[in-house]
Amino acid sequence: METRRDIFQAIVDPTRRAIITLIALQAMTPNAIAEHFDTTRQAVSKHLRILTECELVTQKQQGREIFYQLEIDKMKEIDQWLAQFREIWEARFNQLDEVLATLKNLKK
Amino acid sequence: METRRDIFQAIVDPTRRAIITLIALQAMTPNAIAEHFDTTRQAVSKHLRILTECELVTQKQQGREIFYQLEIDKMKEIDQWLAQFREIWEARFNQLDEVLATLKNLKK
DNA sequence: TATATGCGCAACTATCTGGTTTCGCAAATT
DNA sequence: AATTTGCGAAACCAGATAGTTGCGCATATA
Repeated sequence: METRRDIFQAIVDPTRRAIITLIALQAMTPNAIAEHFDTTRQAVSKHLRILTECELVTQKQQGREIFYQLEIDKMKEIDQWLAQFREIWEARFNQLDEVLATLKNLKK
Repeated sequence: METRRDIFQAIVDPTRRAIITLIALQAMTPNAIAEHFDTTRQAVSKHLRILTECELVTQKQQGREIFYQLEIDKMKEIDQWLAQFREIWEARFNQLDEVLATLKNLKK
C-alpha cells in the first residue's frame, strides 16, 4: 500500500473532519481543540501532524502556544475531483429537461 | 475506532477511486475491472464489497456475470459536506469583491 | 455429462492506523 | 531559580486494511 499522504487520507477520519470544521473559521491551539473531543491532546497533535503533512493546515507559533489554521484552498482539491461526477449529474439533469420539453411539445 | 462504513472510507483508497471513475458511465464485471489494474479479481471483489456496503455501488446479475454500477447520487454526500467550505470560499470572494469596489470608488 | 468460466467467501499475512503513556524541551509564571 | 504550562516526539499496542491463495458453487460451453 502507498504510504503517501493525500487529501482523502486527511478527511477519512471523523475526528479529523471535525477538527477541520472546528478551525475553519479561526486558528486554534492543540489544547483548545482537544477540549472539544473525548481524547488526549497528544492524539489531537497526531491528527494535526497528518493534516500538516497533507498541507491542509499551517501553524504559527505565539509564545509557547501554537495556533493551527486551516488552509481552506486545499479543500478545493476534493471539489476538483468531484467535478467529473458533477458533470454526470448535470448531464442527466439536462436529459430530464429534454424529456420534459418533449412531453410538453407532444401535448400541444 | 469505528468500523462503520461511510462514503469517506470508500474514497480513501486510490484503487477504489479509480474503480468509481471507471464504472461511472457504464456498469462492469469484476473481471473487466480487474483488467485495468495490477491486482487480482479477488482484490477487486473486496473493493466492490466495500463500495456496496457504502451504498455507492449496486449489482445486477446477468447469467453468471455480475455487473457493478455506480450509484452516482451517493457522491452528492461528499458534495454536501464540502458545502460548508464552499460558503467560506464564496464569502472571501465577496470580501475581495468589496475591496475592489472600494478601491474603484476611491479613484473616482 | 464433463469441463470452462465467473464469481464470492474464508483463511492468512504484512503493513497501516489511531490511540495511549512517558519523556524532554521551551516559554510563562511564581 | 523553581515550578507550571504547552507542546512534539518516541515507544508501544490493539484493531483495521489491502493484498494473497485456495476453495466451492452456479452458469455456460464442449
